[in-house]
Amino acid sequence: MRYLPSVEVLLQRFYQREPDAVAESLLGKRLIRKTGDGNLLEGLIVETEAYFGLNDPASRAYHGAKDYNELMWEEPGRAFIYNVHKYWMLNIVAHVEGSIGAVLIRAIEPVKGIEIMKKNRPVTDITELTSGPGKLTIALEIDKSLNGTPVTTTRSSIVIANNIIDSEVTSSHRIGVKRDLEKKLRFYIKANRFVSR
DNA sequence: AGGAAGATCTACT
DNA sequence: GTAGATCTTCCTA
Repeated sequence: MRYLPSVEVLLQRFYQREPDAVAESLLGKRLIRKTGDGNLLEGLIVETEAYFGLNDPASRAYHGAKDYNELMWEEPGRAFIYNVHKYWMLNIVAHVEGSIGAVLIRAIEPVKGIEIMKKNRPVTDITELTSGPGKLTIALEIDKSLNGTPVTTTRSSIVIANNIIDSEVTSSHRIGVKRDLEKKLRFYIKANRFVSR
């Protein structure tokens, strides 16, 4: 994976596509987290999953709009954060105009602020640090208080920036989903050690 | 009040 | 590698 020297933020237009297209093209991109203490934490996205709206039984939007999921209907390019089994899941709202959807960030490869991430989530094996959706939010200090944060501006505390990827990408069915769609909606970088499984 | 959840950890074979 | 416990958060009643 190559690495761009300057921060080139992905704009809202990037997220204004079908969730599976966004999920696949987020691979290799830079996830930048500026903490309240002024620390800079960063990782490269290596695993994602796409979730749709009312036709997707695994989607948080499946049962219609509620207080906690309304962001999936709203403008693309914002963080959508919810809880599963005491862990926080980081999603980015992604859909075409007038539609519903989001992309779950499942794993990142840590590149900056690794010592702070280790303090947040003590592990002996570095591949255990951010190789799962609940793991990476602990390492990056992400919780519900950041729900709705735009990732499309450098002023945000969560930013996604462009990068060049030259690794092989592959797909599979989504993990942990009881009723999955026929389409393969999990995307990951093949042979990357930080992929969740 | 009760239950389910897009997960994780531990303790095994 | 796989089973079972976990003990949070937010839904539904």
